[in-house]
Amino acid sequence: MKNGFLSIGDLAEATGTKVETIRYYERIGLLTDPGRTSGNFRAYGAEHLARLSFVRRSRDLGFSLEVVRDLLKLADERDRDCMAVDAIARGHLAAVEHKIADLGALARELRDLIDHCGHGTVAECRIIEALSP
Amino acid sequence: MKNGFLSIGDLAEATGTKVETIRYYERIGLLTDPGRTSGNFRAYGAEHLARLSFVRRSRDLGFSLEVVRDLLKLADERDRDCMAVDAIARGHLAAVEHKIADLGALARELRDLIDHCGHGTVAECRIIEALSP
DNA sequence: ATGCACCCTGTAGCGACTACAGGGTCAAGG
DNA sequence: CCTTGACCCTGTAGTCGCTACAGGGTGCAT
Repeated sequence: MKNGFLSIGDLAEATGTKVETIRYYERIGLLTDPGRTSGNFRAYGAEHLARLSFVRRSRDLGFSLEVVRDLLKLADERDRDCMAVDAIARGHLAAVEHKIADLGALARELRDLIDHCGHGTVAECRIIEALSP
Repeated sequence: MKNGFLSIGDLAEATGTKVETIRYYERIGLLTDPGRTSGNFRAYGAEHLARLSFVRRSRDLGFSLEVVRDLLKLADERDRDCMAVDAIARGHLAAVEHKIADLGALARELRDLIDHCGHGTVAECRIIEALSP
C-alpha cells in the first residue's frame, strides 16, 4: 500500500494474525477503526501495528480478550501506578498454575489407565473398565 | 419416577450432569433415545445410567465428545482387541503432556514479567513494556 | 383446585475465532 | 486498453461443549 500505510493483509503478515481475526477485533472494538482509502480499503499506521502486536503478545500469554481490553486501557494511562497491571498478571499466573496442576493430575490418571492395559480384548480392557461405572 | 425408571432430573443428579446437557447429548446422538412415559417424560434405565457415567468419566479425563463417541463404540465391540482404545488414550496423554509443557513455559514467562515489575507508573511498567512490540 | 416442582421443545448465547458467499478494487502484463 | 489474478469489502453462519432462556405441559401434595 502506498504512502507508508499498511493494508490489512500487510498488518496480518507483520503480526502473524489472520485477516479475518483483525476484522473481528475491530468489530468487537478491540482495535480502533483505521482510516480508509478512496477504494474503501483499511489503511493502517504504526500505531495500529503496535496495538495489534500488544494484543497478539497478550493473547499468546493466554490473556482473554476481555483482559486484553483492560490491559490496553491500562497501558494508555501512563501516569497511573501499575499495581492493576501487576494484579492482572498475578491472577493469570495463578490460573495457569492451577491448570497445570489439574492437567498433571489428569496425565497421572491417564498413565495409570494405560499402564494397566493388558492388550487383550475390549471385554477385559482396563481402560474401558476404568471408564465404566 | 415410578417403576424403577429415572427421570432426566434423577439421571442428572446421579451422574452430576445438568439436565440440559443430557438433552444435548441425546440431540447429538451420544446417548440413545430413552423411552417416554404417557406424559412424554423421558424414562431412563440402568443402561442409560451406565452409558452417561461412561461419558462423564471420559469427559472428566478430557476426551472430546468426538473421541467419547469412538470410545463408546469401541466399548460395545467386546471381542475386538483393545489396541484402538490404548492408542486413543496414549494420543490423548501425549496431547495433555504437550499442553502442560506449553503452560509451563507460559508460567515461566509470566513469572519473569511479574518479577521485573517495579511497582512504579504504567509508563515505566515492565509488564506493559514486555507486551509492547 | 391450586400451587409448585418438575418436564417438554426450540432457539439463542458464550469465547475466540474461522470460513464462506458474493461482490468490489487495483496493479501488472499482454 | 483490457484482462487477469491477488487482494479487499460486508455479512452471515459454522466450530465446540455446553448453558440459558421462553413459553408451554405434567404430576403430586395440600
